Amino acid sequence: MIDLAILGLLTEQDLHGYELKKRLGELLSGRASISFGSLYPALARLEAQGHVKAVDQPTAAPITPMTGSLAGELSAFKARVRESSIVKVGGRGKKVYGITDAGRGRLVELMTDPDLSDDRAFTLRVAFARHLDSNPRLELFERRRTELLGRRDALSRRTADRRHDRYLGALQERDADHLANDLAWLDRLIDLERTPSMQSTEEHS
Amino acid sequence: MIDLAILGLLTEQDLHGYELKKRLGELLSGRASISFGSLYPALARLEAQGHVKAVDQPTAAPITPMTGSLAGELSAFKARVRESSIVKVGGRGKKVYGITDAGRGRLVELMTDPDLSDDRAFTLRVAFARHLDSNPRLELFERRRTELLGRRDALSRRTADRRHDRYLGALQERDADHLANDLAWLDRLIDLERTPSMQSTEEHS
DNA sequence: TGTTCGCTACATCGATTCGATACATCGCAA
DNA sequence: TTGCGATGTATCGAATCGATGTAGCGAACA
Repeated sequence: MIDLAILGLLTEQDLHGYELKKRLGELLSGRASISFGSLYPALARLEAQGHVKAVDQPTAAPITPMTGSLAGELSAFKARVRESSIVKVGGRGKKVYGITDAGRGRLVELMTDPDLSDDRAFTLRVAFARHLDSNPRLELFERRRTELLGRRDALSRRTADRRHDRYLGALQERDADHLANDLAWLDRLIDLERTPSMQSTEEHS
Repeated sequence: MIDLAILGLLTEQDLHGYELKKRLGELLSGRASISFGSLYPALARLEAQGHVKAVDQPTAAPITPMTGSLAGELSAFKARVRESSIVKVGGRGKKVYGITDAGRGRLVELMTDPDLSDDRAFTLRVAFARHLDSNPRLELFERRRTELLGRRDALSRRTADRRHDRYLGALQERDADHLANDLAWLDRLIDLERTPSMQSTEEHS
């Protein structure tokens, strides 16, 4: 779900397409990046639906606009733009997108979608979990836990009838390890969520 | 790469579309199944390329073909077909596919493809690893190991500059665990491959 | 000075894949 | 016999990918 990725990122900061792609690549640790061939159509779709809209200035630090149009003034303006925000965002390129109220609503929908079978989508939801209230967040984790338990059962049931070769067996072993790993990890997250210590989740620094 | 999945499965037994989908679902433990919308076009493509071809009988047990065309004869034929092999394969449905020599060549190409970045494709290659010679198989594992080491480095480098929130951090932790897990698993596989004990990999059965 | 290179940025192309759906046939049970 | 669920092939539109094409810009270098 590319919409989830886009809306989640735009919740934190207005961005243009290229930056979106880069951020997402970092967020998901290299793998599971998105391609331009899906990004730009998705942005157009979201804009048509009113979930995002093009803005002319990055929100981070409003830049004093150009007054004249002389060459010297121009380059000074560019320099101001370039250094205005922590990372360069919408330097010269066009089309900086921001999220709308409708988009924020849509994001909540996507975050609380009952389908937990898509691993990539779940990863994205965790990445944006701070935008979720404590309650649905906890529910997200617990429903994911149920999903993983189901997979583990299915896997162990499949392991029963084995006339596999060595490599099939190794794959199942790897799956089981991953599953156990993820479950332990989820349990840790759930515990952290339940203990009311440190409610300040270093809110949007 | 759906071609890899199809050719790999057909190497072991002639199958029709529906069976292919089921087998693949089992093979990959539920997740990562393929859809009909990609399966049938892929089969048509592979047939056009000469990598698979439609066969009229499942290989398992050749069935005496129909001689007449009377209704009684027909149902008897169907019954014979249905009970001819261990699992029902091509029961009444048409289009049982088998792999060709060209297809086998293509499979080797896909199995030894240098791109190890696609996790799904790598999993499939391991699942069909028994069809590979010992040498390219070992190489497959070792190149995958290099790939994973690269990811781990990238990840730890990214962990350095952290102003993440709690959930981002948790995701990175999970990735690191998975990576360590996979590397240990791969090392075990490589060790097994290197020790010349038990060269009989319970060949095709 | 200008020229070349690489990065940023937007955009589109064809091919692949997905998810849904349609439409038959079969086996089985109410 | 009727109706339902599993089997089976097939196609549709939408989503996505990977490749490629464009430009502008800054830095390096002759």
